[in-house]
Order: sequence, then C-alpha cells, then structure tokens
Amino acid sequence: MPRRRQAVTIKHVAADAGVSLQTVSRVINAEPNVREEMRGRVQASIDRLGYSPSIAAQRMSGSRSYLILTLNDRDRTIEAWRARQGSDWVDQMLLGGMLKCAEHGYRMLFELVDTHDDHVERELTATLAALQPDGVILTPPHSDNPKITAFLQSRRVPFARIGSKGKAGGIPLVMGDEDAARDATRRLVELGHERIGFIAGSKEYSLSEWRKAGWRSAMADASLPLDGLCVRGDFSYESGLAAARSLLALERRPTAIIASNDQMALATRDVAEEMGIAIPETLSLISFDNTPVTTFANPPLTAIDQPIAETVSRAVELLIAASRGEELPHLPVIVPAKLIERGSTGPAPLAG
Amino acid sequence: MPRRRQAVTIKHVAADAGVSLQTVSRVINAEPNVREEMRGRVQASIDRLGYSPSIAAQRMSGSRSYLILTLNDRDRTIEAWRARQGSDWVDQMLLGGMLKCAEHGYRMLFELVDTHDDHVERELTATLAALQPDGVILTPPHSDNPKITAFLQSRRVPFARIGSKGKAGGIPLVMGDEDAARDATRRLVELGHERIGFIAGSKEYSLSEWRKAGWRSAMADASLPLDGLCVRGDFSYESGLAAARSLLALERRPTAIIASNDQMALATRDVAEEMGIAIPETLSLISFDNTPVTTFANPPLTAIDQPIAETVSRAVELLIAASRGEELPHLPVIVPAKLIERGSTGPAPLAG
DNA sequence: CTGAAAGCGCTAACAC
DNA sequence: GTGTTAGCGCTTTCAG
Repeated sequence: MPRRRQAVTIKHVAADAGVSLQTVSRVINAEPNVREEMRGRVQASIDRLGYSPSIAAQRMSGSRSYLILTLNDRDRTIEAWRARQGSDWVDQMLLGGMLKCAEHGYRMLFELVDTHDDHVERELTATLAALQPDGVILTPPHSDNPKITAFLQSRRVPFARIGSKGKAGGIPLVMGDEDAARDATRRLVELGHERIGFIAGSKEYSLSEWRKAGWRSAMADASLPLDGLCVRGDFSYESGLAAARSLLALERRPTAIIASNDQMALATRDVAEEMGIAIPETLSLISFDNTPVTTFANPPLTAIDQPIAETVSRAVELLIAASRGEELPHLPVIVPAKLIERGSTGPAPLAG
Repeated sequence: MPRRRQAVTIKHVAADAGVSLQTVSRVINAEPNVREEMRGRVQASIDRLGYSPSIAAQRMSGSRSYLILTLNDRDRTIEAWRARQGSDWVDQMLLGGMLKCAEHGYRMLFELVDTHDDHVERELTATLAALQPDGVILTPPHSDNPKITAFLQSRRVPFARIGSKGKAGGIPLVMGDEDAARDATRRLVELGHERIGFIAGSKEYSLSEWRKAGWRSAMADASLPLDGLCVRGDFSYESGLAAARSLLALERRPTAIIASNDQMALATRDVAEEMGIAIPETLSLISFDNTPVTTFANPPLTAIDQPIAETVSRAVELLIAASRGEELPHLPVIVPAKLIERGSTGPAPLAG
C-alpha cells in the first residue's frame, strides 16, 4: 500500500500564492488580520489548485473537526431497520442534519450506541476519541440517559438533546408534542366529538406524557369527560390492538381516538374494521408521527407530523453557533408540530 | 474554546505499559513482531486507561483512515426523503454497511454528491481530501457515471460499484435482478399464467434492462408470447398508471403483471381496482424492490426483495479485504434476490 | 498585519 | 522483537 498523501496541501497553496502557511490558514478559517488583497490572492490559488483542507490535519492541530455526530440507540434502530415498518426517522434526521451541516461546511456522522451495555461510557469514550466531533446530537431515549449526558458534560463536548426538556445540560429541543395533541383534540371537538379516546405511549419516552397532557388539557378546556378514555400502549402494533379493543368495548364508546403513534393507529383501524366500525363515519382517528404509512393506509390517516428534519436542523445550527460562542435562544427550543388532515377524521356521528 | 486534546494518547499507554510508542502501535494494528506477553501487557494498559486511537492521527501518519464513504445521488436522495414515500434504501444501506464496518473497526460515512453539477470532480476532490476514506461505495446511478469512476481510479482510491456490471474499475456488485425476474416469471408460469405482462423501468438504470431480460428469457423458456406485453415506465407511480392501463386494455389481457418497482405495482393495483379487476383472483401482481409499502398494501404485494443491506455489507467487506491486498472473488459479485410471496399472486383464472 | 517555530497523535522506515 | 527518528497537514503560539 502506498503511503497515500494529500494531493494538494496548504504548502502548495502558500507557495503558489507566495505567502506563508499561516496566511493561507487564516484565509481558510475566515480569520481577521489579512488584507483583502492577500485574501483574494490566496483564495485564487485555492480555487485554481482545487485545494480542500484535510479535516484530519485540522483536527490534529487542535482546532475544530468540522464533524457533528448523531447518536442513535443501537438496538432500537437496527430492529426498526430490520422490521422494515417504513419508519423514516433516520432518513428525516439525515435530511435535516446533513443539509444544515453542509451549509456551514460541516459533515454529519451517524453512529449507533449501545445502551444496554454497562460500558456505555467506554463505547462513548472510544467514539469521541476516534472521531473528535465538534458537537453531538442525542436522540430519544439517549437524550434522557443520565450516564450519557453526564459523560458529555464532563468531557465538555457541546451536545443537543432531541425530545428532552430536562436540565441535563446541553441544548434541549422538543417537538411541540403537547401543543399538537391539544390542537388535534380541539379539532375533534370542533367536529362535534365529545367522547375522545386517547392511546398513550410508553412511559420510557417523555413525549408520551406530553402528548397525553395536551389531550387532557384540551378535554378539560372543552369540559369533556376523561373517564376510562385513556389507555396506555407501548407504541407497538400489538399494544395498539389491545388498547383499541378496550376503548371500543366501552359502554359509551368514543367517537374519536387519538393514538400516540402510527403503528397503534393502524392497529386501531384494524380493530374498528374487525368490529364493523366505519372510519371516518363512525369513528375518527388521528395518529402521531406521520410516518409514510399514514398516506398508504386506507383511508389515509389524519396525523400529527413530527418535524424531525427541522428539529435536527435546528440542533446542528445551535451546536455550531454555540461552538462559536454565540448566544443561544431560550431553552428548550420548541419546534412546532402540525396536524395534517387526511381521510380518517370527520364529523361526529349523530348521537344514537 | 480550550484547545481540546486527546484525553489518553498512545504515549500514556506506552508509559503505562513501559514500552515504546511503536510497540503500542503494533498492538493496536494487530501487526506481527510483538511477543504475546508484550501484547498482553499493552492490551491491559489500553483497557485500563480506556484508550482509543484518534482516527485523525492515524490518517495523518499516512496509514489507514478506517473510514468507508458511501456516495449517494444528492437530488434523488433528498427528493425521496422529502416525498416520504417510505423507500428505505438509505436505511438498508446503513444497516448493511455500518454493521459490517463496525465488525472491522471501521466507520461508515454517508455523503451526497451532486451529479448535475459540472463540478462533480471538484466536489469529489473536496470530499476525498477532507475525509480521506479508505474506500468508497458508489450507488446507482453513480455506479455508472464515468466521470466519477474515472476520477476514483485516477486517485487510486479503492471503490465498489453497487448495481453495475461494467468494466469501469473498482468492485462491481449486482443484486441478481435477472435471475430474480426469471424466478418470478417462472413462478407465475407454474401458477398457470400464460399472458404475463411486464412494466419496465427507466433505461437510465441498467438494472431495468436486467429485470426485463429475466422476464423475456423465462417467457421464451416457457414458449410464451411477448407480443405487446412489455411496456416501459420510469419507476414513478404516474408512469405505472399509464403502463398498467395500456396492458390491461389489451384485447388478450394479461392475467399477471410484473412491475419493475413497488410504486408502479401500486399504480397497477389501483388501475385494476378502478377497472373492477380483482387481485389476485383475476390478476396476479409481482413487484420489484420490496420496500415497506408492499406489506401495507391491500392485498400485500408479492415482491422480489432487493438485498441492499447484504450487498452493501459485501461491498464493505471486499473493500477492506482489497485494502489489505487480499484476493477478490470473481467479479461482478452477485447477491441473489429472493421472491417473497404475499397476497397479490394466485393461480391463473380459468380461461374465459 | 504577517511569518517562523513548535507540536498535535500516530505510523513508516530504519536502526539495534 | 523492539526502540528511535522523522515526518503527515494543519493551527497555535509568539516574534516581528
């Protein structure tokens, strides 16, 4: 194997422009103390030679690595990929993150970390040592993992926590779950629904509680009863089946149901079909997340979109801003989620 | 900003183990010329101190970067992400690639490159200079882009080409499209079908022709006619509608149709429904790719799975092997695709 | 405002 | 087998 070296280095540029390495470095990093004329001359050489700095070398010399690292839960992510249920969480993260990184000349890395393991710290140490990212983005449930957040804080690596409000350091960002749940519930009330069921998600994710809180508060605002209308699932299709069955077996059956994710909504639809309950004529259905399956379902599901791309994009932006010492906005950052009306919601059936 | 340095470096390990840097380096890289006893001592220090080498430094010193770079088409990928049609191509690439990389202590990077641009070379130069990957994986349609393949060859960067058989250098890997199309056609013949329509994909992708060739050859083997039974689409849902309409308007209507991707198959299903043609009773339908939508469709679609994860996994494996100077298998590498039978295929209807 | 020198963490090449 | 030396490409001091 030949010792592969950089084709064109800062030296070549310096020689070509007739200046010192240092001046070229200053131009690359948009630093002050360079005359405009010099800057122009150096930039011309850079363009002509097609020079691009090696991030390895930049990192080595102790400055930035121009790398933003996204950390996802290993087991869950792999399981989701293997199951091929069509969730595009990772894709949306990449969409939002990579584009924003590119805008600022950064690269986004995507890595999996094992939470089970007792050696989360070891694994993190290794990843950070190897990659030396300028910022880290944590996704649920890592965002609330005290081992991880404490470790990152101790290492003084800037990090963002998606889907977390807690005071665990770093930059927390949430996706307007509570407001969106409230909006969805209100919309159903507008449509004349009075008994609106709610299928909650696993307590392991804090957003489960936020979603539920939104529903509760909108119900309270409308002076509607909550009795027996909330059932807990765990985000799986199976748990959705059980939850839907229990809701639809109620004496005073709900005329609308909000499910805390698409899989449980799909399960609810299937239970309704099995019971001969028509959607949306007899039962309105709203789901959370708005993964691609919502549009392929029959009828297409009205859903609350989870603005993953935008949230990750914001996270990248804030991480870069923070690394430059710029001021941060009020935390947590809230990225609003929108209700997308499709075919699974309609006016409440006439009381019978 | 504090000058962030490695917490524990090779020096610390060397000091701790009482050996030279070089010996530690040899242990890290599993190189020969180290006594077992030494190796053990050094490894113990590594473990105790929680040492992990900096890939930046490793790359700097002229050896490997332990980075494999995957290049996808920028516009198409972003468009697919935005459209949220549920294609999990990227996810499957990551699944196959990241896990295999991890096995060998490599990291996988995912980047987008702009093909439109006349400055593909500039963009590639910059990416390679910045990242210095040990290997590059090209996906369609990049795999057949002569600008890209020629550039990579001139730079002597090892690369793999997914979905390409051509002699453009690097390691070509294909996903058994022709064989799979043949198998699918045969299966329909077994089920008694004699008029089997085929909706081809865009010529821009070579796999379109391979799929078509498989169908043709199986039809020929069964001495079945091809007249008017092949229509070309462009992989879009809309093109699928047109193609399906023209096939189903034939005087001697096909009793089975193979669509070159899932979107066109979905379109075919919709046209059939609109015409009152029952699936699978009156029309059998097979699609290519097996993206998640196939399982959510009604009926679930019989499909030919595209083994993306496995193919990318193989690509990583071969790239790493090649970088070690190991011998490569016969090229192109063919990763077989399997037919997955679901609810859209059945026996041919009785001749009427 | 610009340049020279030192060093980041690691490995290639060579000596022992 | 093992250690020593000299860089890799860049940025950080610190002089001028």
